[in-house]
Amino acid sequence: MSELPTILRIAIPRPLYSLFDYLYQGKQTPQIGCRVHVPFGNTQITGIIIAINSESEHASLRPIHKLLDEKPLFDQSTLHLLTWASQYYHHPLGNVLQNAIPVALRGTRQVPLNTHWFSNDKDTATAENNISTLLARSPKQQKIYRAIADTPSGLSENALKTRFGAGWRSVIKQLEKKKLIHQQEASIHFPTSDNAIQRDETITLTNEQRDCVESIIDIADDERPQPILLHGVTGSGKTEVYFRTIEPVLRQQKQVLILVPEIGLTPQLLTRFNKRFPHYQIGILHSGLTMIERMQAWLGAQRGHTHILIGTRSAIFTPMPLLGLLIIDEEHDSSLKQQEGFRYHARDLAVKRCYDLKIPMIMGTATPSIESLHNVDLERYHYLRLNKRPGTRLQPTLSLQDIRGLPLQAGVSQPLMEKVKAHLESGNQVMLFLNRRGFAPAIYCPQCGWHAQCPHCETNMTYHAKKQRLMCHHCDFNKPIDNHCPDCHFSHITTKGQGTERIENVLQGYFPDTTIIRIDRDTISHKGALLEKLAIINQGKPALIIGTQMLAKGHDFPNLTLVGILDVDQSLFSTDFRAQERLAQLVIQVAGRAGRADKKGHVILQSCQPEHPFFTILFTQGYLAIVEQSLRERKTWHFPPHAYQALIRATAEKQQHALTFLQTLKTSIEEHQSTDVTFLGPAPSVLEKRANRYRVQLLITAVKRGKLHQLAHLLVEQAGKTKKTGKVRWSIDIDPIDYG
DNA sequence: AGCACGCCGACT
DNA sequence: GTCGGCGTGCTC
Repeated sequence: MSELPTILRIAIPRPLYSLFDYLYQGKQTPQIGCRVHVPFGNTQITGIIIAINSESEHASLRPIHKLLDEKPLFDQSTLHLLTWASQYYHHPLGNVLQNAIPVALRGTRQVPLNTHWFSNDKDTATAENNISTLLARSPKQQKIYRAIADTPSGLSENALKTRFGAGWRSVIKQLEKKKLIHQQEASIHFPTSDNAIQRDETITLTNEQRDCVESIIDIADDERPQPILLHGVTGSGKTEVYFRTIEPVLRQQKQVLILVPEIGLTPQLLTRFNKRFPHYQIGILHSGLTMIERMQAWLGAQRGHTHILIGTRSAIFTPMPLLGLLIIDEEHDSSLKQQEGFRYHARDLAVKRCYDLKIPMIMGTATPSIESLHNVDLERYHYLRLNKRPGTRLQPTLSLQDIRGLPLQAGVSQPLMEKVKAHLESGNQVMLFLNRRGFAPAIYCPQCGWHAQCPHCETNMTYHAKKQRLMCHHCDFNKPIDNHCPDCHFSHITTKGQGTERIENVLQGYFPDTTIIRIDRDTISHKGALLEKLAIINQGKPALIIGTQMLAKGHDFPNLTLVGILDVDQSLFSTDFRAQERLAQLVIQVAGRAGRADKKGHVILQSCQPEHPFFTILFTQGYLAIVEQSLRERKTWHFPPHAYQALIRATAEKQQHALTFLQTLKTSIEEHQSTDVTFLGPAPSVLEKRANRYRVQLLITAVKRGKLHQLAHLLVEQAGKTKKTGKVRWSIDIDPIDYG
């Protein structure tokens, strides 16, 4: 009798929709969720074990190279989420999994040992004694030893490094030599002392806050807690509500995951968490970390040592064995959706994750997304509202500046300019929004008609005055330019339109003594630049702040009393049906940041269409009325969220190749078309050509989610088989929000 | 994706 | 003749 073979089913990080079977002959027991190094074609690759069987459909199997992990990287429940995501977004499982692994562990790197440093003395009295005798003359050793002795769960090398900086290792070596500390396998530990949570007792909850906290804690006790949409105006104390709901979760020895927008991961938020939960391990995951730091933060959460994990979009995939609460801050923020490759929406995956785990989830925002409010209407989400600002902060005013027939200075009308002047002169800060960086979005020759076009994209090049260059905002092409036309050499070529750089220039001329701070992708090149500029703003001195929408996210400005939004009309007449919703969100978000207790804030929108119903509805009935109206319209037109969409994109060097591909694809599933499905396209994208590739798309809208899913599945299957002449590349986007 | 294989045009 | 372009198929 021969033993049954061990066959591992592996997900390979390649755009392949099937799994691969391998033979396992090693001694160590393989587990689902572990990495394996395997031969693949004529290279080697790291994959993840998805199943362990004793037989295979495949006749000849190759043996795996090496089992890389003793313990799984992914637990069953995280693996289930990832598998679900792979199916929902029609993205290959191997690629989905690779997306979820920290870059440092995507190869064959060993997972670092999970040891902490512990004090050799069990009671604190002996430890104190040792400090005063043995370490009397070494203050640095004292400090580190005391930190270790004070932490019953021990300290990881990572924690030592962050707390004591470079040089920690030599100190540790000396302490070890003196037999004061030792290293051992860390175990999960939750602080239990009373001072582990530090409430600011000077803060008393408003009635609204108390009601919200009570409701959330009630819902958390349900067998299957419903996701909660916390609609709280800016400054209504959402963070305090988060804190109060986090507290009982930590006391029950459960982990908390918090997702924040990329830009929102400000030091202030971290400071608040550290202050409130001083004895809990707080992990951070964001793009500013090194590969190793990311891996450490990920492993901390994965091993259950990190109690609170705060991260951006991709943190939704972090395995957390004791997850008990998930919070999404700024739920409406578009950065929660990945816009390339694996196009997932972290909020939607969070809902799925919490549903599976039967744990509560809070989505907080001042401007809920239309999708989430629709889910409230359908009673899928529980709706909670925070209307009042604690204290006496005055409600800002919203008003309209009719700019028909008015001369504009760099896009700013005279009446608005007067107001800017008045606010600056009374010692306040003013903010101007324009969603266009650079000096001018177009440049042309008035003599011969030449205009600057990107040679690689179907778009105008933007003139950047300071750099004296033409820049393409869609690819990395740029070139120097002076005043002369490259074609006819006429010496006065002309710019057209406004960008943030021009506004800065022109307004500096008007207000020569005012500090002007410009915040856009050109002035925020390196990571510290934004923080530096915010620090200047936070000094509260009179200043004029000019920026793109990146300025609107999550920052609080102390002395801001006037906000002008200059390019409102672009959103009103955009082809994108979500543009109005985004504009409403921008207005409400910036309004929330203007004004203080003693100073009223003002938000002014410049428009050529003052009678547009958008303004009356937003100003008199508020944000929710805009959403309700939008929902009604979308119901009539069968747009999301009243219908479901998938967008198939194709690119090629020749437009015809991309078109033919999508047309063939569409034809191949014609028999599955029905009355509750509509196809739009294939047609060129709004930006027809980008970086020398033509872009074509096919939009599918279905009344039923199931039908969309079925069609998407067929399409992906067909796309693999469809002949691709001319290097056609394609991708599918489920629930698209960007149609560009 | 990445790589090999194989089929045609245009060069030393 | 053969070098290399691209289209095609395969990876357990």
